[in-house]
Parts: sequence; structure tokens; C-alpha cells
Amino acid sequence: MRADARRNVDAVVAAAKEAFAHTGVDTPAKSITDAAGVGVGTLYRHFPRRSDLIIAVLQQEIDECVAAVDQLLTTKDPWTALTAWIERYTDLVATKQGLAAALHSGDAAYDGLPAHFMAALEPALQRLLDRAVAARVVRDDVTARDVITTVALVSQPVPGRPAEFNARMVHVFLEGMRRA
Amino acid sequence: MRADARRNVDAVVAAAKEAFAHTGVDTPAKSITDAAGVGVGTLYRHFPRRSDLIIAVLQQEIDECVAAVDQLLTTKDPWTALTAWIERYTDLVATKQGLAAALHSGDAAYDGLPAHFMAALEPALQRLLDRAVAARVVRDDVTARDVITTVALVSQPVPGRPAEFNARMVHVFLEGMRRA
DNA sequence: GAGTGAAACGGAACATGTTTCCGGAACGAT
DNA sequence: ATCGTTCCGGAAACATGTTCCGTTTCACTC
Repeated sequence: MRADARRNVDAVVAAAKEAFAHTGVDTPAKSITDAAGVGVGTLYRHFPRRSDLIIAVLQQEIDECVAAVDQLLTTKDPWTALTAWIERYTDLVATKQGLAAALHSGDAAYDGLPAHFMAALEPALQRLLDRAVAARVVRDDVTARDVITTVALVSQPVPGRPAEFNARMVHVFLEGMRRA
Repeated sequence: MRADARRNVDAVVAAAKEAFAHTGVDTPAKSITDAAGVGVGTLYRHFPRRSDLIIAVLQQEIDECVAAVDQLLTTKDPWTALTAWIERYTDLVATKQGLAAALHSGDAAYDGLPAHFMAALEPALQRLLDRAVAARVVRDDVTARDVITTVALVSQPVPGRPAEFNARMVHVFLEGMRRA
């Protein structure tokens, strides 16, 4: 890869990370490229779909989230580990404005985003969930996939309500998974 | 109101109802006005924001949903009444493609839509919820507003997953509200 | 260090959809 | 029938996303 291309990709990802945190994942392409000091063509060549850009921006955070599972498996009981991880996952999804919505939008621009998230996160959660089910603290008719999808839905920011609201509702949902 | 205006409003609402069911609540304005046989200006004059049109289309269904409460209060036990009503509410939100998303989008085009839903539905659910809390079958730290918002979030259609998925997850959430 | 082909760039052009605007037609009270 | 008002239609202005292509820049070779 040519050096100028590398430079531009890095600049775009950096600008996008900034923009996503500030204006959300559907920030207009133009403002990202302006901030990065490149033309729009450059953005679209490297990231044909918006999901490609989102993935590039989030890859590191996703990896960290997956890695956290090992730590939790060895230090916490099944229920605590499960809830702690989901809280972390909630943070990942909820703090990027619009990410939760993008995950379920069906818009072609976000093609591959749900699949990518699922591929990375489902096996991670599966380990925690299997252990909790085996310990009989969680019902067995809810899959890792169900949880990832639903928590992403519930974590969607609601205008006029604080993030604390979403956290509380995620907890209610988790209570619903609990076994008496 | 002039007769031609009345006629046009009715034609637009009818066309919109059709379009919403078929293509979702974000159907392009042009296709609605074409179906109604009017110009786009006419649509925007009567319904400056898309939410105004959605409200006009759904008003009757909302009313019916609210009215259902009386019936449920007298014929079912607190828990069954609550879950039955929420199921009905779920249908309302889930069957209009994009409505759930619109409710939380924050997009100016949908301004007033969440507030309108809340104003109509919150008191209705409140009655069912109060009774369930009084009967000690439901936890007391979740408000009617919490439930309306969260169920709308969970009812959002997810590409690649059947509507049954959303129904199941709504039930898990309801279990989380239940009191041991 | 000049030459050269490939790779990458920028931004204008195009596509799609929303929203505004206004000249003129249609209404209905007089 | 007249006339002031209301309403209409659709063109134009806008906003964004996406593609395309003439030009520039790179890095390898001689």
C-alpha cells in the first residue's frame, strides 16, 4: 500500500472517530473528509460502505470487549460475570450515537455491520451464557444472539431520556433472563 | 375548511395509510402524493412534518388501543391484563414498518410523535400498571413511560429475524418486571 | 535524478429525497 | 356573477449520498 494512501486512511479514521463521538455514526461524509483534509472520493474508495468505516473505527474496542470475557470468567460468578459483560457491551453500543440504530436499520449502507458485530461478539457472550445456564441461574431458552440483538435495541438512545434509563431497562431485561 | 381541502386531506391520509403498511413510515413523499393525485405542496401544507401525517393515519388505532384498557380491567387479572395490553401495543408499533425507529430517531421530521404517543398511551397503561403493582405482581420501580418506550425499542423489526423474535424478547422484558 | 506506469486523489457531476415558494385555479359568501 | 380568500400544483432550491474521470503523486527502474 502506498504511503499517501496509508496516511489518508489513517486521517479519515481519526476524523471519523472524532465525528462519530460528536455527531453520531451518520455524520455527513463531507464533514468527515473536510476534517481529514481529503476529498470525498478518497473516503468512498477506502470505505465503500459506511459500515466499513464504522468497523475500522470500532475494531479495537470490539476486540477489547471480547478479550474482557477471559478476565470475567475467572474472577466472577456466572451471574455477575454475565451482567458485567453486558454492561460493557452496552457502553460500546450506547456511547456511539446512532450505532444501535444502524445495527438494525437494514439500510444497505450498514450492510455487514450486524454480521460483523455478531461474528465477533456472539462467541464471547456464548461462553458466559453457557456457564450461567449450566449453573441454572439463567433460563435456557434465550440465545447469545438474542441477547446481543435485544441489548443493542434497548441501548438505543432515546431523546429526552438519560443514558441511565437505557441501563435500567437493560437490567430489567436481564432480570427477565434470570431463573427463579 | 374548504371542501376541496377536506377531499385532498382524506385522499392523502388514505394513500399514506396504504403506503405505510406497504413500504413503511418513511415512504418518499412523492409516491404518497402521486397515489393521492395531489402535488407535494398539498401534502406539506396540511402535514408540515411527517409526524403529523403519521399521527393522522394512526389516530384511530391509538384510540382503540386506549379503549381496550377498560375491557381488560374488568375481565382479566392484573398480570394477564397488563401483558395482554402490551401485546396489543406491540402490534401497533411493530406492524408499521419504521414506526418504532421513528419514535426514537430524534429526527426533526418526527418531532412530536413520541410526545403524542406518550400522551395518549401513558395514562392508559398507567391504570393497568398501578393495579399490577398494587397486587404486588410487578415491581414498583418501572414507570408506564419506561414500559412504553422500552417495548417500542424492543419491537423494532430486525432484518433477518422474524417478528416472533421481538415478541419473545418483549416477554423476557415483562418477566423482568414481574415480582417473585 | 529523470522517466514511467500504476495507484490514488479531488471534487464536479449525478442521483435521490425533502422542503419552500408563488402564480394561478377553485371555492363559496355576497 | 363577482370577488376576496383559500388552496393547488409542481418547479426550484436545498441537502446528502455516491460515482466518475482528468490530474497528480508515488515509488520503482535505469
